[in-house]
Amino acid sequence: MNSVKKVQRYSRQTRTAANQDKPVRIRRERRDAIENRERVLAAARQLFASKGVEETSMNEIAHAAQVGVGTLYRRFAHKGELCLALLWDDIERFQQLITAQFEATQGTRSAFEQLDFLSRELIRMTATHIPLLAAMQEASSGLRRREIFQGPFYTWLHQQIVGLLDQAKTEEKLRDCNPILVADSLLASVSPPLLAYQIEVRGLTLPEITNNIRQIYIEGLRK
Amino acid sequence: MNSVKKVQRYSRQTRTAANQDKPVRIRRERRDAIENRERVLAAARQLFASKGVEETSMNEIAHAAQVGVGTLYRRFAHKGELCLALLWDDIERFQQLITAQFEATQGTRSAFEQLDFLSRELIRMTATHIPLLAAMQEASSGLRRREIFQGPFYTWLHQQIVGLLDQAKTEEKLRDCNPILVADSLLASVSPPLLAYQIEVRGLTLPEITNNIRQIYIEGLRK
DNA sequence: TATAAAAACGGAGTATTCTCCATTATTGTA
DNA sequence: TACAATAATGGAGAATACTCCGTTTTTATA
Repeated sequence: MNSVKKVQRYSRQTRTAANQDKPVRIRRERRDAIENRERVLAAARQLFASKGVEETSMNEIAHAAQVGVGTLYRRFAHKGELCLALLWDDIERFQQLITAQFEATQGTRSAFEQLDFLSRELIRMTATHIPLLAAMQEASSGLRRREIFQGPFYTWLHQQIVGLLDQAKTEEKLRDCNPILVADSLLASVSPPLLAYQIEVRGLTLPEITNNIRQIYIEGLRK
Repeated sequence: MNSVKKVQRYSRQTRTAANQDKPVRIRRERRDAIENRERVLAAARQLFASKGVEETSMNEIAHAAQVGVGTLYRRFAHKGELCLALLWDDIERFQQLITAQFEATQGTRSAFEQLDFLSRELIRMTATHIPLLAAMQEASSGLRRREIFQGPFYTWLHQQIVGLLDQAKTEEKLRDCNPILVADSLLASVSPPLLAYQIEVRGLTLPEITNNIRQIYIEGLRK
């Protein structure tokens, strides 16, 4: 999930002394490329909705979008990237929500309270997008294993959590622990496949799940 | 991962009144079947060791074992089952170790101490078999998603953890939490792909990881 | 030992993912 | 507008996962 730019833009570069030997001519993205990407996303959205993410093949998407498979794969290396692109708006909105909340309550709330807010919202967000998120995670298997932990959303979440835990540590309210590992652990605890299983098979409710995460990662880590 | 019987045996049945209308003739497992299974396992072990689990295809295994693909797939529905079969001895040994330890220290150790022992050993075990375990987990993706949580090893571990947490709860030493969810969370925190990432990419050591799990799930949940 | 029942075999066939590259379309410039 | 540069296309093809079923092998019994 290296780089799924929703609106792909080439950064305009000027010819400075630094890159004079290798002049970079920038072109704007081609019209057909834009059109095709949008048709692909529309087709994927429609097929995923009507017959499920797992049940939809990349071939089908290419065909429905009236695009060759090669074209599809150049833009989206696998189904996971397609899912990420479809989720991108919601992910950005989520990040803005969290950031805004952190800024608005600056100083009035403890790091633990912020972490509680983040984890609640994350669980809500994950639960509402389980099929796409699970497919994203599962597409990053095998030789792509690491992409799960290196994707933009995971990385961002991890940083936020580590930041809050460091803050709590500064305030001397955090039990001895490694924030990096705790963040991994928290994120693993709310991973889409696990959440899906807990809800669909174990029959558990979102409040139960949310409360449990709170007990483990908020109350449990208080000094 | 429904039923990988390492030594497949047909339970001998007698003709009682109950099943008289449908007489069940029992045959012992065919010689060629036994031989083929052993050749498949040997070939898989060898190929996995020499070129890696991910890089070995089911076709290759079948060919190396001098067996048709149909034969391979009848016995092992996917690579995950093959991995499980290869790990089965170690898994049984692990289960015996844990069970023996629990019985030996019966009454002398708290549930938390037992849980600490279990999680330490589990991390050690997982770390020493990361490639096979990760492949097992990843083979259970997509439409097989649930198999991760319904496989024999996961189920056993989950039961043990829930049992210990219930015990701790009875002793009134456990913070308010749902043992079923805590068990899921702990197991997610030491899942093979995550462990692999923490070790290989984050450069963390096993003691660091073990200690962190202890802080979260042992110290953190103490009342 | 001969034979019937059935367990197991094997590989052709299908579906899917993903790559490669000759061809086509678009853009910026002259 | 015409042209050169190059970005993008599309579909054949390779690799892999997995299924299906006619044929072969084994077993238990007569």
